[in-house]
Amino acid sequence: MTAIEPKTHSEGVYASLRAELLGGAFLPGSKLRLAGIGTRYGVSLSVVREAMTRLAGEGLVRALPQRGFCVTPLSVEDLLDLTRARVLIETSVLRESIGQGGLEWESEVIAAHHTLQGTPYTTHEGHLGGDWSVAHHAFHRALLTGAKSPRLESIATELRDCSLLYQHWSIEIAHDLDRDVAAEHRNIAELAVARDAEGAVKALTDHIERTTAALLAYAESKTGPGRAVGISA
Amino acid sequence: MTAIEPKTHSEGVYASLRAELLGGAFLPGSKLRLAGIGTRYGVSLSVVREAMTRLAGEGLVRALPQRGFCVTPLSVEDLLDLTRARVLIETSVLRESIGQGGLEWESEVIAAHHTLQGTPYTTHEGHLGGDWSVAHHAFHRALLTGAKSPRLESIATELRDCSLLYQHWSIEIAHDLDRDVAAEHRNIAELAVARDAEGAVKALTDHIERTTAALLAYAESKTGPGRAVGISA
DNA sequence: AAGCAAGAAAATATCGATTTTATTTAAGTT
DNA sequence: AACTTAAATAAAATCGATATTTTCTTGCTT
Repeated sequence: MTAIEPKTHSEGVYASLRAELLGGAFLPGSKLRLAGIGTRYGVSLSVVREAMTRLAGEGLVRALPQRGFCVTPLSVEDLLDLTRARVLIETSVLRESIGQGGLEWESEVIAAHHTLQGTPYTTHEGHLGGDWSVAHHAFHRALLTGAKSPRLESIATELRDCSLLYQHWSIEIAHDLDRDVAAEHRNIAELAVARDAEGAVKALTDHIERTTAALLAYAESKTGPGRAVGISA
Repeated sequence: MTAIEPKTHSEGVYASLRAELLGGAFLPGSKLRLAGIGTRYGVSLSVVREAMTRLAGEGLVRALPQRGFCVTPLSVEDLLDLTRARVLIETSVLRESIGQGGLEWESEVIAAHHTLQGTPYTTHEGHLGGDWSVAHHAFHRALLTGAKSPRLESIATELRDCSLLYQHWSIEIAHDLDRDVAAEHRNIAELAVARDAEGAVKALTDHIERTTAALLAYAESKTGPGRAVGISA
């Protein structure tokens, strides 16, 4: 009874599908057949369709009129745009957070960082495992809660989730960054709590851009410089 | 044959409903009965439901599990948050736009401003008419196109659309601001094209906050200071 | 052999009906 | 009279089936 029973069928499929998507269970750009998914979850097309529509609104899948849905195709161009948007928005919100956050916010950041730092980084068949991802997500969210702006927080979260789709281009990337990442997180947390806004912003910017750089390097090594990248592995 | 025939039924209902919502055709917080809307548009529940789901993703309506959908309820609290988010994001994107926009961007801004300035401000029974709204939307969009960031542009647009829901709290507000608004737009356009980033940002900030201030003043006059505001007139 | 056209197959979008859940109404109890 | 409970009503969520549209296949033409 620990798990939350979703109020509606559609909600459940939406959540499951979302988790699969963010976990890298589908290839970017691949077609999502409604009937197959419906059968797999034991529900009708209507509920799959509703879940898909919601996911499309978040940018995790794309709706192709009269042609169903596909996982959002990835491209270097979009990755660059996404990174730019994330840096701009997450840093702005972090500044606000540092400026306005109180003691409770500090505590939240420290707690979230402690949890993250103590959670082992595991992968299941190349896909990010649950625990670390959850802790990572919570940490980044905690950084922004001081701003006390539900709108900005959810925009930042949505962009971060979108960028998760890119993380699965390569398993190696995740591993390469493992050590750096822990230090980066600690750095961000310390600067934020110390109210060093510009320092924290710089650290967060580097954190975001470093992952993108690694992804770009990997993409280029696979497809050659300047090429659009379709699908992983 | 000038109008675009939507590829799918759902798309059409979505667009129509969206226009109605932004035009202030429904009272904020009011319930949207699926059956009624389906009958009105001559379509099945499925397509209304899909349209609603999309609108919920944009924040124009709210999904209440097992209880259908309602127009997003408005509150002073959310208006303040929304305004803050808009100022933060629109100004950031405007800065980028001014920094990166080329001659073509300048021309677009000037053209959009000219169109806006030459479009009469009409209201149909207290609701914003089509032409001016379209021109206004196009102007604000043009300001941001120089940034060449589809993501940031669409986020800014989405927030601006949300704030349109608030514009219908009072007919008078629209009228009161009429004269100022034209000057404000001219001011923003001139500063942007003159590459005065900080000046343009300041002008845009004032522009956004002025409307909010008027709305808050109206809201308070109707419901008393410090109270949450539910529904208009 | 390559390109095109017609037909078959598959998948989507939409519908109408059923099931489930919420809301209202009415009756019975304290 | 207020409160609770139970039935009736209304609405939403889901389903299974139909109608369209796209995609694939096959055969024909150049």
